[in-house]
Parts: sequence; C-alpha cells; structure tokens
Amino acid sequence: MAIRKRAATAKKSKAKLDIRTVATAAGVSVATVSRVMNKVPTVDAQLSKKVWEAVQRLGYVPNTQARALVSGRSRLLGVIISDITNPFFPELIQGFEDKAIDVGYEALIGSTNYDLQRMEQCVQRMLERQVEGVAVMTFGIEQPILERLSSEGIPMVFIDVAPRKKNISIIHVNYDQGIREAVQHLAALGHRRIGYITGPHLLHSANARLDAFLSAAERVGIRVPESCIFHGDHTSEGGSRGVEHLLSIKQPPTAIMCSNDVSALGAMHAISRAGLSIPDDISLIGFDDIKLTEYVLPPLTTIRMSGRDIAASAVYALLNPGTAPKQVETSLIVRQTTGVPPKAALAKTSSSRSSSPKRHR
Amino acid sequence: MAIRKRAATAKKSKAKLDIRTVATAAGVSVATVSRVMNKVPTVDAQLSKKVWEAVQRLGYVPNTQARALVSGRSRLLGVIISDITNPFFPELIQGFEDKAIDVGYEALIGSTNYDLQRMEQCVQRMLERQVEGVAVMTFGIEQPILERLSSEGIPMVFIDVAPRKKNISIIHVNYDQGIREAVQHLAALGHRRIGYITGPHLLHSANARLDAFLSAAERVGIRVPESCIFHGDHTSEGGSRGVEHLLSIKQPPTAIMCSNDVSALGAMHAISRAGLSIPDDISLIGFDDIKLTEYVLPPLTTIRMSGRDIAASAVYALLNPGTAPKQVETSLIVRQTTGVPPKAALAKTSSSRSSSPKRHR
DNA sequence: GTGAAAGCGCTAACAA
DNA sequence: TTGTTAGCGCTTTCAC
Repeated sequence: MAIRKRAATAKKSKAKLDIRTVATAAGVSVATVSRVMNKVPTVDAQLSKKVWEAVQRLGYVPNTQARALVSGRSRLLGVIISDITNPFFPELIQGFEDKAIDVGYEALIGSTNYDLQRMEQCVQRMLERQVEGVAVMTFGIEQPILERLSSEGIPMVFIDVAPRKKNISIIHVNYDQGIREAVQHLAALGHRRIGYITGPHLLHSANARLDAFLSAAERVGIRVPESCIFHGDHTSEGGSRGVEHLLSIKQPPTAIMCSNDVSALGAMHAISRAGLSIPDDISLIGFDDIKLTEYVLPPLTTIRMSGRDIAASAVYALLNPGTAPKQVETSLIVRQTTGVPPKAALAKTSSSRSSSPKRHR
Repeated sequence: MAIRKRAATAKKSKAKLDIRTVATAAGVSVATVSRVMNKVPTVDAQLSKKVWEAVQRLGYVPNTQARALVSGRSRLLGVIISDITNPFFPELIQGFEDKAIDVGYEALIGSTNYDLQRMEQCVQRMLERQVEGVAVMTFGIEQPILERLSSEGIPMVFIDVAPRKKNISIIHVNYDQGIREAVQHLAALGHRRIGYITGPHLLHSANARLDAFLSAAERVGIRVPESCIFHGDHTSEGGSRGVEHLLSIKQPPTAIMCSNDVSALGAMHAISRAGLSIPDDISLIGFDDIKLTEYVLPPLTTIRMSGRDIAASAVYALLNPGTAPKQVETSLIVRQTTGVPPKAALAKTSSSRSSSPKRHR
C-alpha cells in the first residue's frame, strides 16, 4: 500500500505555491519565470504570456524575503522621527511612505521619542531588516545613529545639518524665504514691533529660523530688542509663556512670530486669555503649516514647510547617494491671524497700549 | 605568485559579516550562534557568553530576511487605513507601530485613499512581504481585500463589522457609552433640543453612532425630529453645512453633536460665522478626540475613542486569531464647548431665538 | 532566448 | 548540549 501523500483533504490545500509551481504550470524553467516576474526584456513574448497566465491562474505572489535574500536588496527605506505627538510628522511620514512605494520600496518607520535607547532599538531594527537607506528626520544630529549606520555604508539623509561623510546627505531648508515673506507682510501691514517666540536652544532648525527672522527684520529696518525674543520650547505651553512675557514688556509687540505652529497655538490661547483679539489687537504667525492651522479659529497665518516635500527629497537623496538633494522651500500662507496693528499702538507715545486692554467679549 | 585575494585594502573591508563569521570567531558552530541569538535556553552559559562577545566585537546583526525565509515567519503585521488626511489615523498608526514592536513585530502601513486600485496594491504588497496578519482600519468592509487575504488564511481584524470567517476577528467599539454620557451631559445642562450631524450613509461607524445618539436621547426623554438630523460626510464642510441647516429650522437646537471631530471643527467655524458664540449660544460636542480638539479655541468637548486602544486591540487580535478582541470603550471628555443653553431658548415660546441673533463682536 | 545549478544567510531536524 | 547539513524561495551566472 502506497503511502498517501496528499497533504490535505480539506479545501485548504496550501499547495506551496512557489516559483517552481508556476514554472511547471507554465511549462518553463524557474529561471524564465523569474525573468518574467522581473520584466527582463529578453524573454520571448509567447513564453512570457504563458507565464503571466499561470501566475494569474494560480494567484502566485513572489516572496519578497527570498528575493531580498538572494539579491541583497531589501527594498526597504527607514525613516526616523522624534516626537510622535508633533503634528508635523504625520504628513512627512505619509509623504515618505507614498514616495517610497512610488519607487518600489517600503518604508520602515521608527520614532525615538527623544529617547536614546529607543533610538538604538530603531537603528537595530533597521539594520536587521537590511534597510537600503535611512532618513533621520529628527531635526537634530543623533550621534549614536551615525556610528552604526554610517559605518555600514548605508546612505543616510539628515535635515539642515549632519557630519560630513560620503554616504550622508543633507536636505537644506530655505527658512529665509518664508520668514522674509512673513516679516515683509507684517511690515507692510504697519507693524514695527515684532515679537519672536523661538524653540529649544540646541535645535538647529529653531536657531536657523531665529537667525532668519533677525536678518529679515533688519532688512526691513525693524529693530528687535532682546526683550522681544522669548526662548520657548516648541510646545503649546512655551507659546503661552512667550505671550505672557511679550505682553508684559514696556512696549509690547503688535505682532508675534512663532518658531512653530504648536507654539503659535499656545500663543493664541494666551492672547485670548489676556482678553486680546487676533488679529485686531495683535497679529500672529506660526511656522510649519500643520493641518491644525486651517481648522483653528481664526485660521492661522503661517509659514509653510511641506513635510511631503521634505519626504520626497529624502527618498530621492537615499536612492541617489552621490547627488545633492533638492532644497526645500518655505513660503508664507496668509490666513486670518494677521492684520493692521491697532491705532493706539501706532501712536508715538511710549505707553502705547492702554493700561487696561479693552476686553473683547 | 598567488593571487591576492584580499577583498579590499581600504578600511571598508565589508568582510561579509554573517553567522558563520561569528561562529568561527567564537569557536562554535553556526547552530550554536543561532541558538544564542534566539535565546534558546539549552545553551551552555560559557559558550553563550563567548558568542555574545563575538557578536558584540564584530557588530553582528542577524539578517531578518534570511530568518524569515527559513522560519516562514516574517514578523510583519499590516495595517490598512483609508484617508491619510483624517487626523484620527496618526495616533492609531503610531499605536499599532508601537504595539507591534513591543511584541517583536514590524508594521507595514498602507493607505487606500478610498481607491480600490490602491487597495489592491496594498494587499499585493502585504502578500509579497508575507505579513502574518492584517488590520483593516478603514471603518468599512472592503470586499477585494477579503478575497485575497482571507483565502490565504492570513489573520485579519476589522472594526465594527466584517464577514464571518474563522481567520477574521472584529473589534467592537462601544459607541453607546460615550454617546450616552454626552447626551446626559447635555440634558443635565438643560438642553432639550439637540441637533446631530452624522457621517456618510454607508459608513457603519457613522450609523452606529447615530443609532446610539437616538436611543440615548430617547432614554433621557428628548425627542429628536428628523429636521434635527443632518446627513454630513465627516468633513469640515459637512459640519459647516450641517450647522447652516440646523440654524435654519423653526426651532434650532441649542446643542449639536457631531459624528466626528473634523465635522465639529467645521461646525465651529459655521457657528462663529453665524455670529453665535460657543458655548453661550450653542453647545457643541464632537467625536474621536483627535489631537486637534485640545488646541482649538474653545477646546472642544468630545467623545474619546482611543486610536491607541484600537491599535492595541488589533495587534492582539492578529496574534491570537482564535480569541475575541477586547472591546474598545468610548467616553465623554468635557472641555469648553458645552454649557447651559441661552435663557431665550428655554422659554416655552416657539420662536425662542430672536430673529436677528445678537452678533458677538 | 532558455535552462541547470549554485548559493543568499539563516533555522531546524537529526546525529553525535 | 553541540555540530552537521539540508533546505527556505528566489536570482543569477554560466552553458547551451
């Protein structure tokens, strides 16, 4: 009696549908099937059709792991971000994902939460999956990452600043453009005293924005005293505190610019708590143009820095390690938080704002 | 003269650091290295230490592809969402990602944008990467997905509703709880006329929320006429149109509940455009508790449905195909868009609101 | 243009 | 307990 070899009598025959099965079904060799699947042009059209038919009929799907193993190409791109709760990142991640898929890759996402250990784990995961490149979108240099990945020769891309290595590229964001537009917009409206709420000291992007603001202000002849610059931390609370400070100085600004939108949102709350109206009493401009800004009331005037643009540039940079990535532009989006300064503020008297600001409701 | 075989004189020796290298370096077999890496308990502590040292010293990182290929386990979990721009999803994705990593998996994200072709591509990608499970978080049943994945016997999890198959589980969201709390909250405040802006007709979650609202209203003895229900589409615009409609009826509601937060945000804009104040003239409650709601002014009272909870439940369900996933709870988060109805509205007269609503600014 | 065969790096029998 | 070895499913020389 022959041993019955039928794997399963049930409908779930799970007949190990691999490239060989297809080859047999199509009456060709596995090599041919492989060539067809990879669209190698030198395959005879007849055979090719037979193979596709077999693939279709059997519902064959190639195994990416095996492919990656033998070819040495994982078709995986890593992207590392810092803070999940930062509303700037979803768009960036989505853009990265989309772009990666466009070029036949998959995205591996890691978030560090500013935690070095989580960062290490991220890097480990990326290494294990054999990523072909890693975009470090944390807006800060993270040394531990560099050592491991860089030494493997894996292409990397950073924002704004990174050590000089030949497998590392940098996406430069043109902060000046958008910020200059914003300052000019404010100046055109008649503002002469502009406050600025900046981000964390050691965040390059925050410093770059502050510098851009300072030089833009200078260009339009606006003096920015120390007291008009508040060092926040890119959180909503930081924005609130910034407003409290700026409203407390001798000559409060008639307009405030924030280093990011989340700060600006906090600033909005603080301004409204102070009984002042936006933009009637004070104008406000954010930075990032996160989704939130459109929904908020009044919709926030802000400087757009497209997460999708950055993501696209990053994917491009990873796949073309030699070439310099495209610079990312920023631009002013005028919504409804900017307007002419109140008349009182325009008077030359030093105590320009009435001691008890008129409550708005 | 012997052929010089040294691969590279440069520092980038790239000496093919695989499990064999480690085995040799540690003076053991590859099997032992494999066992150590996989924490098989029966390995001698001495050898284990030697192996770890070698791993450390060489900087060895196992190749996931090879692992997956031979073991048949990809350690990949797919998650499919619909609309990127829906602010509810980032939290869900982040939660899924985190949870997956917690249990030693990686997340593969796909977004369909309501496009069937993109959906197909998603499924194809997941199949090719040999995902061990797929969470379909689109809040709708998508037939095409089912056919392919389900027939492969891949565990799947849906929200609210799905075909009965043994590899498919369903996460039930307890809409009633949060919605009942909201209605009771409104009733306690004194509201007797509550408007409701619902979502797309064929979205199960929207219908379930509407039903929950209707029965909750009935429980507290509030009658909800047809005219108080506006069929929106879960967009901001839908919310605006809903408000316009609800304010136009003979007896406008003093409170409005929305099927999701984005609608509620649109509603806020429309209400403010109408010259009415929240919550003085009208109360508003959203659904989802997306990040946005805290930042908005005034902060939105809403019903929390945790994307993280759903994600956690989904990951659990995928890894335990037999067992029923945990139900996800919802609950009211009271912020500042709900208050007592205006006195005028409390009068028994049918034309309760003055014909020209007092403008707020 | 097509096929046979040699692995990619690893795990899992099986043997020792 | 440890080592040897046969593949996992695929791509890719290398002959034909």
